[in-house]
Amino acid sequence: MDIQQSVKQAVGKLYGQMVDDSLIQLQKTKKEFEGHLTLVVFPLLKISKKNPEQTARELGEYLQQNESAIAGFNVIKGFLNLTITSSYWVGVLNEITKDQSFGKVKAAGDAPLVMIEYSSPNTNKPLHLGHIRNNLLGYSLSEIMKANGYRVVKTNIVNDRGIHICKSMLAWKKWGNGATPESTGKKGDHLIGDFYVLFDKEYKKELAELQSRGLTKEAAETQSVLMAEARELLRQWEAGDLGTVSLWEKMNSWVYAGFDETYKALGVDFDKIYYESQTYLEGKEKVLEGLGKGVFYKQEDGSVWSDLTADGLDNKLLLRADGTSVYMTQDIGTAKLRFDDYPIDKMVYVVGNEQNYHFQVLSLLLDKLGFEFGKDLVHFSYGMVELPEGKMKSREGTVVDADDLIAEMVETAWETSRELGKLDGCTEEESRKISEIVGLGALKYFILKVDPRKNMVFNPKESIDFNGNTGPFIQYTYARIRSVLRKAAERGVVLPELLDPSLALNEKETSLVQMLAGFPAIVKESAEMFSPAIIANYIYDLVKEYNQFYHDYSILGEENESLKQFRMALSKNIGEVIKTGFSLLGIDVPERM
RNA sequence: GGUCCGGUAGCUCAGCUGGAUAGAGCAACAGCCUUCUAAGCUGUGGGUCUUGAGUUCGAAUCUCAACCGGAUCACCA
Repeated sequence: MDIQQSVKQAVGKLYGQMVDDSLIQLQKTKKEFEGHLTLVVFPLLKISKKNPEQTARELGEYLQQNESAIAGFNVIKGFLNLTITSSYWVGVLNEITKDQSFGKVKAAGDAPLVMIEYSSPNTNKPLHLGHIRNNLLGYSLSEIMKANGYRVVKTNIVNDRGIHICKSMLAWKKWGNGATPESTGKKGDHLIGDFYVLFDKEYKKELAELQSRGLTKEAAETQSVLMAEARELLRQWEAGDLGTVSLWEKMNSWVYAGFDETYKALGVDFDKIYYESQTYLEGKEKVLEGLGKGVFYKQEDGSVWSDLTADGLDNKLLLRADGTSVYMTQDIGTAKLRFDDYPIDKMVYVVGNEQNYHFQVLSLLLDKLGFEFGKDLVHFSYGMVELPEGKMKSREGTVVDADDLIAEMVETAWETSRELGKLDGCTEEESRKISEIVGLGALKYFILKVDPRKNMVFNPKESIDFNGNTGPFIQYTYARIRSVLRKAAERGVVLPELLDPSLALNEKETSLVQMLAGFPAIVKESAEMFSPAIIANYIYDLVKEYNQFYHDYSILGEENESLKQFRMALSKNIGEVIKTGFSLLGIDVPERM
């Protein structure tokens, strides 16, 4: 069954030495050569003490005689190309067909518990393109971890307090005229975002006016009445002033309703949501505890710091002179709360790479404070999303709004489908459903296929292109497979439990089975590398190859009955892998399109 | 300046635990719908894998250095 083991045994028999698995380098044979699997013999030369060609030939001959799955071989330079029998491949396909959850490992009750934090929005602005990348990566990673047998808790920490919210609140009080999402018809998060922008505009106006009276920029900032009022609101909020708190609650509830809509459209969700307003006071205690243990030190003004110079970093502030906490302190507190709530084995933070330093420091600090998980917390760091014109700048109004983008993708999917006549004969509801699946599939795939670590360029025009390496291309292939299977069922063609092993398969067919068989390894690698892109690109390769096959060979029209069954089973399994793979990416797949 | 990350076709990206002649898509050009969905398929052109050294049977891949780009080094979160 396992070719790798057979080769290992062959080496042992021929050269009298059991070698480590790492020396048995088996890979898929390149298209231009004959064979299915290629053994690179260079690493074995030390043991065989013969030249590459001779070693390869000896191994090839031995394998052909002693391993029934090996039908033949050829040697080119130091490469031993092995041809595997058709019956072996049919057997592999049969195994795949039997395995209901092919590519997935079931989570056991005692499997490691992974908490994944993602999304983490501010409540003063709607979600934008950068958040989309974050949400898609976080959700997808969660699904991939689950598929690898981990227990997963998806969490979101909402930054619902601070001066930024107070700015929106102030603008609403001053100029809002009691506006609500209902009265304005705006989505709650957009409404609040608009007031935030309004504050900023008025604040800038005020600054300009002060500066025109001869004040320096700094002086103008300290004398600003608007900023002082915003700070006053924050003080009132922290003091628990009833009116302020209830306004804050009201406005936040609008924002949450808006976020929920966006999350729903994106298909992401959370198991546990933390709010910073409830956690921001935590952490102080831990810091003081560390101070007591001598892990941290106090400056003359009373502020508390950590000296990280021994780790090659700077000094880091943890408590201000007035005793209030900073971002880092809050994250320590949040970590503590989470570990109180769940027996977490591994903590993953999905946060942009601009915070690499923050998480480097957090990891060290948690470790110093005696948290076991500190050292191996994972910062799943991803690159920024840029536009063809450059970075998104809120000041220049070049931020791509998440809701707008989603709506645009769905709308374009609908128009394109209609133009191609794909929606003929569909009900209104079906058309809408398909457009949603396709539009969002295009968006999600476009973002997830890129290596998360890299900055990426999001070209709105290209993202709506449904040709080439895109989600819709893959969805389209899936829909066609489903169509073939529907037609087969209509004609009464039945797929047997087991396929006939005496079939003679062509190169394309064996190659497809071979690719299929590699799926579980891809899912594993994807989790280890923290990269949904690995799955995305694998699915694309598979689909690309299948499309060529689909074009060249008939499935339902095939006259050889067992070959027809084989091709149907092959198609069905490829469809299943597309579906499973896409579900790990959080992308739906349509029955028809 | 310190630290971290990136640099592959005109553009967007794969390939990176070292393996054979570096791959896709887009864009350009030429073909293919009486046959299971043409959102498809086939072909052509397009490369000093930023540069230079090193490691070795072999380097886009590993090491070092340089160059370019980005992030970060806040009593913002």
